Amino acid sequence: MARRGPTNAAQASAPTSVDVARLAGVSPATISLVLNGRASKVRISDETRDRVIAAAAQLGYTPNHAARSLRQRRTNIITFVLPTLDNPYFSDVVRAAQTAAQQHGYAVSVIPAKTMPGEFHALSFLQGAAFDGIIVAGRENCTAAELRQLAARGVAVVVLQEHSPDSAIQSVSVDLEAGGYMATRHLIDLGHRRIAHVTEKLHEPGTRRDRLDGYCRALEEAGLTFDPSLVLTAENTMAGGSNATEQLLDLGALRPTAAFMYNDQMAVGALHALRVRGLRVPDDFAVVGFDGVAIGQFTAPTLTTIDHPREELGRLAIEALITAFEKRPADMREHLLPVKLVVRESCGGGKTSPPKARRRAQAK
Amino acid sequence: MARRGPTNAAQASAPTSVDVARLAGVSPATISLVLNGRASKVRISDETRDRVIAAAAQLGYTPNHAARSLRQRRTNIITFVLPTLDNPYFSDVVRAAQTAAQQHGYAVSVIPAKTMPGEFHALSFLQGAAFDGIIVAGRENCTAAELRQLAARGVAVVVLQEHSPDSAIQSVSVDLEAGGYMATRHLIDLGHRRIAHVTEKLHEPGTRRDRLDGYCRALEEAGLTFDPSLVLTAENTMAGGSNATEQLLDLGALRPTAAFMYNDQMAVGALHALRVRGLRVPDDFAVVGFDGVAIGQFTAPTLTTIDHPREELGRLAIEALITAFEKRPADMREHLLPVKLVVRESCGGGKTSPPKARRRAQAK
DNA sequence: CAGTTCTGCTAAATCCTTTTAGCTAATTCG
DNA sequence: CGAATTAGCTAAAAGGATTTAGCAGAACTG
Repeated sequence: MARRGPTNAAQASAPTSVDVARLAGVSPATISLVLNGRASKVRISDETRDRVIAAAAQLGYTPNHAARSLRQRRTNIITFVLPTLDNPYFSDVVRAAQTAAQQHGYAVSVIPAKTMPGEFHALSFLQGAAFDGIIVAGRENCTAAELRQLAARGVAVVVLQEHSPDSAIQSVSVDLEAGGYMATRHLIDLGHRRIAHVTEKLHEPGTRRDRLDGYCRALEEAGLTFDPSLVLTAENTMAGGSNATEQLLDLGALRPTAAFMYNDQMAVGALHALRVRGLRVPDDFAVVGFDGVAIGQFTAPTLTTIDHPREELGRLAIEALITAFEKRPADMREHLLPVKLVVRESCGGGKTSPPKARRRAQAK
Repeated sequence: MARRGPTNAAQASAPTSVDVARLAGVSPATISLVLNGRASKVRISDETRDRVIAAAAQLGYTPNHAARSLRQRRTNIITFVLPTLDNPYFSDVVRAAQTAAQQHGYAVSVIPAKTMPGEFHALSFLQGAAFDGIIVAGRENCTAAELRQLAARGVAVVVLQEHSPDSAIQSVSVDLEAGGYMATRHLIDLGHRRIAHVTEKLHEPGTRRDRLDGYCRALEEAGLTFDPSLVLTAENTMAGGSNATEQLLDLGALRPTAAFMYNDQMAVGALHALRVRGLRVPDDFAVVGFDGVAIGQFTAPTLTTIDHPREELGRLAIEALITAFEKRPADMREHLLPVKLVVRESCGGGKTSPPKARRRAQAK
């Protein structure tokens, strides 16, 4: 009822536990005990409990986040660092992570770090540590040293799709190498001999086993020689995939008959470039994507791709974080999830259009 | 050098301002003054300043976020509440918002609220107010009352694409109604008479002037009667757009010859459904999307759409928030940004394939 | 009835930084 | 030279919730 100051009715400031305590006729300590269900440690009568709850409800009381975090030395927030928001891949991963996190009492917030202008290295924001743990996808934004520093400070860190840079850091990945192998092998089985691979960027050696490794393994296994001119680097967007594909088509006689693209997004770009150039897919040129996101089911033609267990990835990342919070020794430092080939139309070979595909794939 | 406790070297905990103060031989107050550049208020000698900076660097000191927030009553974090992460539309908006926010010293974090399982209404997380301001896109997650409550607590609120629910809340939108009009008018101009509109959901009356309003206005202006059977509601995904389009195609003799889709995502689904049914676009059926996101340039055929000033939207949202922080009276409570028609292939009428389009559009 | 055990609650410390009044020593002024 | 500034820094309070030792009274116990 009674406001703090006498005259400043306009000053709308959030009620504190002291306000609730006063209204309920108890001490602030009791407010905390009741509202956090600390009944196991300290006894509170039902009557008092009800009174506190009613008072809190009446005032619309919510504990001050900063104060609570300060005292508890934890925020109950997990931050998911993504390169950008424009990759639907992470939508599924984050959704699953949220579900898992919530079950453990954590909220998930997302930071698209690559879009940060200027010198933003996750670090600057991260060091403030307005969160208890962090899941890093897309290491462009933090060096291994930065991550180690965070971990050393007591922030739990999990990296996605890369090798762990530190013994205190767990990693959760899908088997990119196997995916690369499956995609390339699929094209080889369909008769392709000159197969391009468009990737995002050549990662630092040792940080991960990537699509490219699987691509090479498949070629080697089939007795095909690796041709560096067929491996391109492009921006990870539809436009990037389109541009890279144009470059491939400009190779003339040495032009490949198929491309294994870094992800579905870039594969969509590839399909576009091929259409613009008047090439039929899969008859004149085959395309395999990577990730298995929704768009692949809606392109013309639909996209053969390597599907990832994205939900599992998000769930595991959270679980790895939780074990780190609890200082439990992780049963595994690196989690590796399997991928699977999903055959649709863009390579032929699927159920949808079996006849022409195999024949033409060899052409050229 | 010297650690806190004698034996617990393993206990890695972040250094505090007291640690830095001790090392630099000054008081914690000085640490704060130096590191925050409060030189204007309190004088610190250059020598001391350098010593403090060196000490902070040596220990890798970063102020504790919770303590700072508690004292300053602000977090310097702005939260962007999105329905989901799988809509590329927001990628551009958030990127621009980040840039703008950073210039004012704020960091932006994103919460995909619709993906929150269970009873998550932004509120539960939001009330903790681990942020100073919030931009809400996709009101599914917060009722007007909840937003008002937040605003009353002193959290600055900006809503996107809806009318402001409260005088203390600014809104920033693009002119959805005009967009709906332009899209529909474009189809009418191309000769279409039975034009469908697939939307996400029929919003609460009064919360916004939406695409549907523009659609109706264009029909009316052209003397066409509104046919409720041509207005469908579907899930805001490619699959949703595809399903809705199938329903439209099942209308038999009453089948429309064109569809104006809620957004580009759903339009991609529509193109897919049409292809599956063997209809040619734009010859047999025309499609207009909405939003102007990248995918529209890469579909087959490419997508005619209503382009939004997404960067402007993000930037303005932040600016509205900043004025709210500073308690400046907003010069405008509702900002409305213009949209524009981008003609590509999916309706004909563009530069790419002008001849057939107009002729066939009338067919049936 | 004195002693013990519960019950139910509170006082006070703590988390870490920021902020402001004010102190001390050095400098300047008249 | 004493008084008034000024420079340079610090002490201490504040911010709001959580946590733990412990108090006061009620209920038992022998």
